[in-house]
Amino acid sequence: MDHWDEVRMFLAVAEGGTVRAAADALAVNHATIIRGIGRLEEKLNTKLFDKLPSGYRLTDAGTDIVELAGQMSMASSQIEAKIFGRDQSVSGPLRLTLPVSFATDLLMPTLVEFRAAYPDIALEIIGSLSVVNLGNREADVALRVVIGDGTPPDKLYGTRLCEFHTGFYVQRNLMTARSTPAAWLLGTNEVIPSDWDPQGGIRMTTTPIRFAEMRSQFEAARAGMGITVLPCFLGDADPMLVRVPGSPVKPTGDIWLLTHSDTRQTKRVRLLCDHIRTAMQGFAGRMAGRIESGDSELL
Amino acid sequence: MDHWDEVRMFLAVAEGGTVRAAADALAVNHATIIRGIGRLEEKLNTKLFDKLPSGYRLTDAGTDIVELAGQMSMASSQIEAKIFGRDQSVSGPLRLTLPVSFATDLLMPTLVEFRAAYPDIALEIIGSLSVVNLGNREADVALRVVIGDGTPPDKLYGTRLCEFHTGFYVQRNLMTARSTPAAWLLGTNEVIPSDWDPQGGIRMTTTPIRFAEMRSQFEAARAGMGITVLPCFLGDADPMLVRVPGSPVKPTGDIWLLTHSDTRQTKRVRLLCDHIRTAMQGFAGRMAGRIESGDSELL
DNA sequence: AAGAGGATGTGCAATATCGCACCACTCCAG
DNA sequence: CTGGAGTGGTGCGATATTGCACATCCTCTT
Repeated sequence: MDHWDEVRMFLAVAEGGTVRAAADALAVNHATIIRGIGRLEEKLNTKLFDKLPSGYRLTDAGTDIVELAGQMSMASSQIEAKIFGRDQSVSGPLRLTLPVSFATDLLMPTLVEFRAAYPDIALEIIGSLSVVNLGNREADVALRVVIGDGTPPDKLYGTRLCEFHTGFYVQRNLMTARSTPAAWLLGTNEVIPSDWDPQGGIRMTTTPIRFAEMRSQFEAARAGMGITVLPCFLGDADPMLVRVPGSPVKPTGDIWLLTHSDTRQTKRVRLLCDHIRTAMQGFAGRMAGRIESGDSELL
Repeated sequence: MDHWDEVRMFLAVAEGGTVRAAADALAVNHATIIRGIGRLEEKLNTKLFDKLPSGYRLTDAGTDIVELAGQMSMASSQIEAKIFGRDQSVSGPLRLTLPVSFATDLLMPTLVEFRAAYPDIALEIIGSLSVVNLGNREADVALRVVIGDGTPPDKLYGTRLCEFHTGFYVQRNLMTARSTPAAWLLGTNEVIPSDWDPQGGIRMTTTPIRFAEMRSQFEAARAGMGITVLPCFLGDADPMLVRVPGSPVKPTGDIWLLTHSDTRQTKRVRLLCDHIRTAMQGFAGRMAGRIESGDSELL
């Protein structure tokens, strides 16, 4: 090993003048300093200090290298400062992953706000459903819908923000006509809901229509193609859509805010989490499918 | 303690790309590197490397501090150099780096002489072509072939010793037979010389043969495998080889003797440089490919 | 002169570090 | 698909480092 730690001891003694002062400065025992200096002198094969009764005094050789040792110390300090600065600065990269619909239809104003408040943070938004991103360190913060009461995976810290409800939605005009046949609009792997049958004039076709993307499914519902299951915050907010009368509003999970244990203490991450948490508190009613006062148009 | 040694490990891994390379470079066990990096990451509370199956790759944070770690390493090297430079005794370590062929086939008697004259100097001979060794203080004196008129890099002092010529060589018997097909014998990255075609009965095969090491290339030429470019001092000295008739002898650079500014004034370094310089003066003719009087056997 | 205080050294036990041998995994060629 | 060569990771005994307590020496004060 190359005795860099001993150089640090050397510098401490050179600056403090005595072994004890150096030991105090480095928060170690003074014996450690004595032996460290001994190892360094042996390795360099050179006396670095005159050991006087009043303390250690630099020899010529020691004087020659004290400035270089200072350069090492300077660089070391800058390393710590740089790492600390990375954590605490409100600039630099910050990756957020969340379901696409949350980004486009719910949190976009919130994110715009955040961007305006901290313009030096390079926010990167990754639309995805998989939790892997966090474990992979592909993202720093993740907003996820957790079914059941799942404990966050290893190394991840999570905060439960609010409930998440879904409902059955259909185009408003289709509802008033009361006679048009409608199709089930499903995602790729979804099955036709078996716990509820539409009534009140809606006649379902036997063949469902499947979509590879959530967005096209949503637009198909707005265009009057049929009935689909949507997050309440999406369906209730769209004037083209109404809940199917008699259909249930079901809790289908909770919204969690997940962070990686390594980065959750950095300022950037905390700022973003606080921002999202505050915003989501305001959205809790919409997320749970509760109709706000004044929005009585729906039922 | 402040983990300066761990910074050294970090730098070694950053430069080597893998834990094992770093372990080899620092001459420690690879487990030590893994734990050292672990301690450093824990101390800085930041991931410095992505641990991929193919090796360690720097994270953003790691990239931020690799240059500062380099500054520490630089300062550490200069400390060693400064201390070494104070040592005026004719004993102790002294490292010389030069191309392998120069050591084995030209300067070995000179070095034996030097060793006999100063038996207390622990001479270490490092066969290498890279100039980095000096700046890193992996060596104290370097003998190098400099293409063009390169000024020595920062902090290095250089003396131009003599010219350096190369020629085309082939086995003597192959030449007298005048009918045997021969191959181009090339180093790993060399290309077939386009400025000269062998004539006079030598028929070249289309497929060159490549060698990873200079030595095997040389021996292949001696065994009659084909034609190769060699330093004149090598080719002319070997009775098995002759220059290909009609082939040019080209100047391909100059021989420089390089020393580090901090150590060039020490007695050991000056003694070795003087010794080598004197010897190379006697070799100037051979280096330039000039045939000494009495050696008229060749042309 | 004697003692207090501050300095450098040192024996010994606790602790941390290291090296060896081994494991698991990935990649790639045969 | 299998074996070898590369990678990182880990348990355990050996080794080195550290911290504590104590010893020694010098100086200055009382």
